[in-house]
Amino acid sequence: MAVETSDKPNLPHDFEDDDDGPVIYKRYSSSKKNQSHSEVRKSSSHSHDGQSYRQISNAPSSSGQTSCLQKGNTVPSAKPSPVKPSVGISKASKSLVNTSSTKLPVANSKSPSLGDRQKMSVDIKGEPKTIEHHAKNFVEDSEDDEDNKPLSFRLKNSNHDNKVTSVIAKKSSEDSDDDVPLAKKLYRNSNLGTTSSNHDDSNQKKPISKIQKEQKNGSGMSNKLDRPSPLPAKRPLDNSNSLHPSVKKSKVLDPVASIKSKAVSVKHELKVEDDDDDDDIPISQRIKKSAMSGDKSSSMKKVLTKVTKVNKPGSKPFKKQIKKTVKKSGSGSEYSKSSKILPSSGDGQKKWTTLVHNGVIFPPPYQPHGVKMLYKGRPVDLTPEQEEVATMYAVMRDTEYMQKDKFKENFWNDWRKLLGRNHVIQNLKDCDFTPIYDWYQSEKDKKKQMTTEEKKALKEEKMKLEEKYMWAIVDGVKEKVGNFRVEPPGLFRGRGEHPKMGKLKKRIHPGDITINIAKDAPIPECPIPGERWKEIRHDNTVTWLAYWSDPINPKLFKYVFLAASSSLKGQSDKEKYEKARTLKDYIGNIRSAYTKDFTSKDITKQQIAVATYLIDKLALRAGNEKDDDEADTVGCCTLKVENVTREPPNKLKFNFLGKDSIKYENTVEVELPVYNAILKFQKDKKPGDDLFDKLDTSKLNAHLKELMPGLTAKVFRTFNASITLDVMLNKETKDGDVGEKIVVYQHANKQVAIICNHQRSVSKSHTAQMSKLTEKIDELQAVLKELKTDLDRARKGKPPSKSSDGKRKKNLSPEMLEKKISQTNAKIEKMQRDMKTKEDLKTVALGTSKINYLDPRITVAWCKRHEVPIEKIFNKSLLAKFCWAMDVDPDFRF
DNA sequence: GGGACGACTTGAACATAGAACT
DNA sequence: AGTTCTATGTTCAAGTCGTCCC
Repeated sequence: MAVETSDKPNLPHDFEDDDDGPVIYKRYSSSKKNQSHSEVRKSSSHSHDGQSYRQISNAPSSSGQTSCLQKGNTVPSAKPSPVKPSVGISKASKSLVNTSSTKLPVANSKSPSLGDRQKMSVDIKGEPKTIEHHAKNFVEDSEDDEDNKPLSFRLKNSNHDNKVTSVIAKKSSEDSDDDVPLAKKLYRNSNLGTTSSNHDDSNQKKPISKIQKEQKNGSGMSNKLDRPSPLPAKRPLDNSNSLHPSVKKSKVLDPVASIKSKAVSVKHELKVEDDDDDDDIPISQRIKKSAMSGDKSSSMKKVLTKVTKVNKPGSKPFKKQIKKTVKKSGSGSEYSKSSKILPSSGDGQKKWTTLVHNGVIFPPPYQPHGVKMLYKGRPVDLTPEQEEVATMYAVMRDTEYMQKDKFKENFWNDWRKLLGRNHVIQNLKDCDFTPIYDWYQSEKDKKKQMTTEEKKALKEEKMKLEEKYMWAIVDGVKEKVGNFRVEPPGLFRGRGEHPKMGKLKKRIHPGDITINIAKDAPIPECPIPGERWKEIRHDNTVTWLAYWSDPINPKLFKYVFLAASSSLKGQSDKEKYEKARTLKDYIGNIRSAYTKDFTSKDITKQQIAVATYLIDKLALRAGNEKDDDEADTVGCCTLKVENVTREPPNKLKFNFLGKDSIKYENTVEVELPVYNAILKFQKDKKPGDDLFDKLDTSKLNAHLKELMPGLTAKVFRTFNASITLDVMLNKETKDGDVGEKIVVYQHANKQVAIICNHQRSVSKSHTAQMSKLTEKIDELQAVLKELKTDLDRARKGKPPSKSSDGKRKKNLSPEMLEKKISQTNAKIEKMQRDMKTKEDLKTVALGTSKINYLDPRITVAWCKRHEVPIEKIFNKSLLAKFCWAMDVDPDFRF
């Protein structure tokens, strides 16, 4: 290898320039007072608990989301934009503080406000329509377009439009939501305002296929037309000298990277007008062509079209051909020479051309504390290794794991190996870890007691240590690394009833780690003297920077990837949503097809049909097979007979543990053929048998791919989530102030979370908080009562009554008292509303869907149409993650 | 066609900073 | 100014799905 090690291109320095990033991403280190936040939650347990070596978490996301900046370019111009788009983001984020601002993070140096941008895009199209006009059109469109609504959403309307056969059961019980599963809540809510969902409307039930209107309507068309431009080209780093003045010029980068990045910018120029209409170009040339464009982000539609064409019977070899070429030369020794003619393949084989980074950072070595635990009441001497593991256990005292025998058993087995057979400690029962636990608590307290300055200093020190690992340069662009910290040793915290919980997760050493980096980039210096990396690879078909074997399950790997804000992640995110959008064009046929197969004589077909129906309707996950050494959870294909209970005449009650051992409980009304099919699948089986015994995810997905290129089970989840948001937003947004619009958004967001069963555990202080609120409301009620009495008295010219503590109150005029009364009333109302929201959302997690399932363009476009500042919906990191979506046309509909 | 492997996304819990409240 | 609450950021477990190989 022509690679020189370490001594030089100290990326750290290259990267270090804090000011390089957009100002706004800096966390302004607060000179705030003590952050002694309450320890209501017995945090103890986690992470750095007891693992004193573990760093105080969180590298502040300080300096810039560099890549995003580049990505912000709205319209690929012939020349790389001289302006760092980050500026736009900067402003947007700043406006988080100045909330009045409506700036969107955009490429433009002018960073136009949302309103401006709306106008801009409209002007470009030469259609000076007003926002309202657009919005109106869309509402109309959406109302006409049943196919484009999620099944569940359509169900909701079924009672009045008679179009849907299956109706989700409305929970009849009283309104205490506490024990109501999320999914149920949705359906309950969904039925609000409709007549009851009793099934005497059976005559209204028609197969879904019949519900479907014409496959496409105006909205669909406009979607295609309005499809946003491909991911904007990135601005290579070495252009930074032409940055916006507010952003400091980046320091000299690795020369290799610089050179390459120039090449990249040229590529972008070439690419701009390349509208990919190359179906009639010979494959070999297409390959070359795509290799030329550093940007593989041609819209998914195109990819799909190609795949469709290519993938049709007999044409499979195309993909393989590309793959082989890549494999041979891409990771072969001639990489740098051959890279120019390497296929980047529309399929995205080649993920990068240059990749430079500093590797990973390790947790500091264990510092023995010397506190002795007790065995049968007596202090025991432990070696540092033994003590380290004992400490891991000791600090978990307040967690639920301590109630689990499996956890203790696994811990004991691993710890015992460290103790050795003849150790004085012979069983866990006689161990008393209290001294270590106490020591740990006092350490925590000490940390809490530190002054702001001390904390700040500590943070800065850590920052200094980590800065160089935080960034990578991918194709000449500085990108944030996601997880550059190697996981510290600890006790495995599997979720649910994980058979391996409590096992020792051993320390990872450089010798466990494989680094992936460009061939001509300097190999990261191994941060632990005397040790070395396990392996160096130069594989540009993958995006990981490093990996090691999971110590708990050596079959699995732990990867270091770029952060969510990176261009690579952004691209695949966009492709994900484009694929889901494509499903919209197919969903009508897919639904008719599976409806037809509900009664198929071919049992496999029938099972596929029912499974697809459930995935579509309930947003279930695919459900891969699991090993015995994992928690026993299921998804659609792995549902057991016992997970589904039939409730005549046509309801199914689902009850199972899904991903992360989260309970899924939902009773739904289904079409009769589905009900009967389930009856058939359950017949003559034991409770623990597979419901879909002829099915697994690969068969299911293979079938789905026949219906739509690239379709898999998880696409339905994305599709249903996004379309639900889109439809709800457009149906429910009314004129009004921003606050009201945000409520609409949150409501839609909540429905999506419920569909996806995104739960969170009720905060430990929830009850306390609620009773506190109740108390306050009671107090206010009392005040109100008193005020009313005083008002009466004042009107009669009497002095106010004595206050509860016997003191005399000020004499107030009736007007004054009336004002106070209305103020108090408002206060009470607000508190009651807050309480309701709090209670309502105590088990619903809104964030997950926002991050993973809702096409950000829906949100951005909606914000533009309704003049809601995007920062009201997306926080700083979401803005960075979704920077690729910011220039979407206000007309965009999912 | 089925299992193993590999790469990547999704997910809840936890930690923390800063805002809001008293 | 101290305390509590909330939003955001971090962590790492647990999914999905494509590909390879037999």
